[in-house]
Amino acid sequence: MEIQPLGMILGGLKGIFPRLMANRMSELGITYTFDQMVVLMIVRHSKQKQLVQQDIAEHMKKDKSLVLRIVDVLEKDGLIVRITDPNDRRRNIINITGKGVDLTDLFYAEEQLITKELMVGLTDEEIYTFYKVINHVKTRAEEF
Amino acid sequence: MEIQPLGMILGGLKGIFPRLMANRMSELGITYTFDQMVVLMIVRHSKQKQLVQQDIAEHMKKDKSLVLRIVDVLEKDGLIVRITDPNDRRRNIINITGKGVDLTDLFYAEEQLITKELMVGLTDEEIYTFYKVINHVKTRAEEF
DNA sequence: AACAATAGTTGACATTTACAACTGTTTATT
DNA sequence: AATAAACAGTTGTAAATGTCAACTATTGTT
Repeated sequence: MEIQPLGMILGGLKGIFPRLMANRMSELGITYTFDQMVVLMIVRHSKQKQLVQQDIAEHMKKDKSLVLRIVDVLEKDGLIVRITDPNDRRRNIINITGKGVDLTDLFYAEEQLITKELMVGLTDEEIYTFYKVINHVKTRAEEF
Repeated sequence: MEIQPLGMILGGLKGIFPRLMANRMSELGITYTFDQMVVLMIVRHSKQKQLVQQDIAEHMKKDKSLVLRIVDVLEKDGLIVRITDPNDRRRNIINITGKGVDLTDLFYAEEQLITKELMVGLTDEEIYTFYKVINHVKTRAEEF
């Protein structure tokens, strides 16, 4: 069976979710970009005791200068705090604030809602396979 | 079964493919961005007899001013031509050139290669279900 | 003829992409 | 101990993207 190129397929898909989320969030008066929320979610759910900007950049596979700018905005708005690591003053440890927790709770709830609506009509097995393929593709991509 | 929010999942995936393609293309001395190639592919494979910028913007769900800027670059580089519609001078009909065809052939070949490599280890049925879910999600998103 | 709608263009601003070059700090090497 | 290398973060920059408003030229409707 011929495989359709992923680029064109994902290209068609990639803007959909952030746009739906942006529409929903702006209705709630929240204007953070998708990547800003992604950073906040990473900080919120990180299992690392001491998450630093470099970790976030690696996680997102984005340039550290972009992560810095995003972290700057989130800190300015009181969603996270940056603390110099006493054991290594090169590093800034990033923690989420109560305000940040509230925002990520809201974002996550909206995200789940939209996801459920998009998935209506699919079986559990189809959804399971979908996520399996995505994880597989990610893993393969990291081996390149 | 609990559904993971698509945003975080796709957020992790979305940059992967364009980045792999960009790496591959730059090795070949080609520096067009992913979206520029997407526009070229749309022009190439469009079944419409007279494709205009507005059609491309709708297809990509992007602002027409962005499409204009991309079309400007592709035209400047001789990959497409823009012809005023004799029946409606508001419209510019966009056609691909021979040079554009060559580039899209190359892009498509590389895209298929990378897709195949990413899909190694998955069954035909898993891949089929993956595309089915993606098309389903796109269709649902358009109904919002 | 007047008005509404469409296609495209231009401008503006914020964000992202992607890289280089820099500073300060820590670790490794000599 | 002194120096070099590596690391984390910062700053700057140019190009591209995202997004919107306002505009011009043209076509469609009333």
